[in-house]
Amino acid sequence: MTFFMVPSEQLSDRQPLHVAISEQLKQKIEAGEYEPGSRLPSEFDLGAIFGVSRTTVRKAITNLIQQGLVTTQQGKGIFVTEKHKISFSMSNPLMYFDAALKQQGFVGSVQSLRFQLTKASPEVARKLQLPQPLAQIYWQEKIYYANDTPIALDITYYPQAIAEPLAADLQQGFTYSTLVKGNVLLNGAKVSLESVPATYELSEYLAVPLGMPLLVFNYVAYQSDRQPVVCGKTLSRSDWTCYTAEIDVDQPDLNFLGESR
Amino acid sequence: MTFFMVPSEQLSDRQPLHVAISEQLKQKIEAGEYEPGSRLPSEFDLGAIFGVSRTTVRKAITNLIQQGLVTTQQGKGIFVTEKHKISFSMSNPLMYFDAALKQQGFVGSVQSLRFQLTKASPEVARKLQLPQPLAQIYWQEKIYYANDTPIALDITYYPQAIAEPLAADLQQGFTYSTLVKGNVLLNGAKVSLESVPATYELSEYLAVPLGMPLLVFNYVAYQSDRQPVVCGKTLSRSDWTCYTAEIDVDQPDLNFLGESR
DNA sequence: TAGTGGTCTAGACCACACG
DNA sequence: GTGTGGTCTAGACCACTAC
Repeated sequence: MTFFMVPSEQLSDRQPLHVAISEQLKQKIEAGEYEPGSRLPSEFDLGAIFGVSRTTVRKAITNLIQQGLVTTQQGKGIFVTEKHKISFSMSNPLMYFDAALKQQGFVGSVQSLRFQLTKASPEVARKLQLPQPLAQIYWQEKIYYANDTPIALDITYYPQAIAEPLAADLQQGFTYSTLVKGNVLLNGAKVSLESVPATYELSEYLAVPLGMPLLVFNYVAYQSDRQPVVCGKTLSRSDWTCYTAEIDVDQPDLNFLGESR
Repeated sequence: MTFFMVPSEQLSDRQPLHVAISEQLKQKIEAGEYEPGSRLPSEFDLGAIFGVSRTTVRKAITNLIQQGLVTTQQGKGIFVTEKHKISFSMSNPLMYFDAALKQQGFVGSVQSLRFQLTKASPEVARKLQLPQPLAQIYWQEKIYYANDTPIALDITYYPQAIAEPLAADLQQGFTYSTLVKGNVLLNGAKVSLESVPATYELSEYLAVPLGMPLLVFNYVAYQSDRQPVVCGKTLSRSDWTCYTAEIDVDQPDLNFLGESR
């Protein structure tokens, strides 16, 4: 395990010291010289190894944190990130969070943060096609765990008529499973996927560093009569989750193509 | 526009100064007191305003950068991020990047970085169902622009028989449009979506800060005979892009449900 | 030339983990 | 207590932008 000091005149022209250091550590991590879960030398030691100040070492470590390669724990050290990935299918029943977890060898659980009646925001009222603009709805927030690691924050909005008969169950289980058990069948959904950096609030809920990518799964689920039953979003740790789908293009939309250059 | 100095004894117990400062600035940004595109006070001025050292101001600004709220430009200043979002449909023909751009009022263009024959990696050979494990394939990398802003890096692998007749066009246009114009029809695809933080390399291609979330759209596209035609991934800036889909659940998979708790 | 953000230093003190 | 990462300071110099 050898390191290369790079002060005064660097080889690669004008590359900052903290970049040279973090790239060198990154290479060692990706080569497996530091295994997932293992500890890096302390900031003090790294400063001595590379011959730089602690400030510069800390900047290099920050670079690695932002790339998701290491995490720090106060009083303990700097640890190489362990890799996990759970796939969720969008083609099949979409919100079988618990079934997908179990199928892939994880124990899923739920912590309810909030379940309360409130006024619908204009956006939620529109998505749930509520008659009055400020109708009462149920607002639920819960955290999904895989093997005791928080992996997702789910925010769900239910019409009153749907949530009240199932209130007790909804506060304990996964959304979709509970609805099906309550004979509320979902036959379709409009969804969108995007990604956002974790805010301070989200980073505390999901135990990730500030700014870590989170996948946002937005959904509005319908019954067979196109009546919206539930809408909301699931913000999941992108280092743990991934969404899959199978797409069939039976009839290529040639008009659409005609528009393109 | 008023600021609150918070040194020595902070109100909120034990909140670091840099967090207090970044949260206060965040609030002003989200309230619209600093409009998108406008400049914040300089680091020197912010230090004077809040009564802290420049190091602490820089840490606070870093917090905002990681949350995607501001970007910095050396010699110019700190600027509030402008919001854009382009939607791409996964249900309809999936790789109509250019049509989706045009439809949403953006001018799309492509810069080809690489188009070369190379040996297929084991993973690519498997996805393209190539007979020999190390068959020759075409490897293309290109950057997609929306109104001169780089928004995605696309990495595509083609079997030799597909790419060679269309080589000239493939190097100039969008993948899917070019294939269709070359009478290579795609009838389905297996896709997955995840998110990763930008590495130094990706942050340079896409002009984003280190660690910014990128959406990764992995795909293997098939012809009607299930023969893979193309595979690859599109890494797109999550501050510019979002994927949508409509899901139909005609026959809820009850066996699958039976497995869940 | 003046103003901006980027890099780097040396040093102090605090909060947390572990034995 | 010792060692770890977290916070914060004061100050220096550099690189880039704009006038």
